[in-house]
Amino acid sequence: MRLDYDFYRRDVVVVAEELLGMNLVRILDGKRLVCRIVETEAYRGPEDKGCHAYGNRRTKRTEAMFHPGGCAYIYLIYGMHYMLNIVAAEADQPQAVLIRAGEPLEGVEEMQRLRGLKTNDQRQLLNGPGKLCQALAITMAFNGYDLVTGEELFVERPQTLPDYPIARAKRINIDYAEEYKDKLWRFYLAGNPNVSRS
DNA sequence: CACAGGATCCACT
DNA sequence: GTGGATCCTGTGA
Repeated sequence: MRLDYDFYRRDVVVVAEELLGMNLVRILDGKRLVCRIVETEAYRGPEDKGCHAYGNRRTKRTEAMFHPGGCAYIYLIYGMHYMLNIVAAEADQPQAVLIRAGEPLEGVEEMQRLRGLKTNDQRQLLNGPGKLCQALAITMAFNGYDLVTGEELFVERPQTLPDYPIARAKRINIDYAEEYKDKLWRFYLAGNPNVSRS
C-alpha cells in the first residue's frame, strides 16, 4: 500500500519516525529499485536552526519544503551529493524528513552499478544520504516530485514491518544549529547494519 | 559580481 | 582518522 497524503501531512517528527521500515520504491527504466528506510532525520522549520527554511527562509532552493506534505525536496550538498527529503505537514509549514539510509531489497545489481564501488559489500550501497541518492538515481529532477501520484518514486507500507527497535539520536553534522543541534530528531532501526552511524 | 561554506563520500594510512 | 573533491546557494557589495 502506497502512503497517502494523510500520512505525510502530520508533524514532521512523527512522520520521520513512522517512515522507518517503509519501502522506498524507485522505478528506473522499468526496473524496480526498492529499499527499506532504516534511518531518517526531521527538519522542522521555521523555528529549527538546522533547517534550510529556518525563519521561514523561502527561496528558489527551499520552495518545495513549503509545499503540502507528500512531495520530495532535493538539494545538492558539498558540490557533489544529492539529498532526498520527504516534505511533511500542511502547506506553508516548511518541514521535511531527510532519508539518511536504506536496506537494499530489490534491484541490488542495478544499485551496485549506479554506485560504482570497488567492494561488493551491500551494506555500503545505501548507508548514507548521498549514497542512497546515487544508488537510486535520484537527482534534482525529483525536486517537488509528488510521491503520492508519481510513477517513478514513491513509498509503500510493506505487508509486515521489520522487527527492529527504534532508536532516537541527535542529528548529524548540524553543529551550527545551537539549541536545536541536540534535538533527538534522528531515528534509526537499532541493530540494522545499513544505518550510516549508530 | 565575488565569495564563503555546507544535512557527504571515498581512498588511503 | 584524515584530507580532498567540487559547485550551488545565499548574502552583501
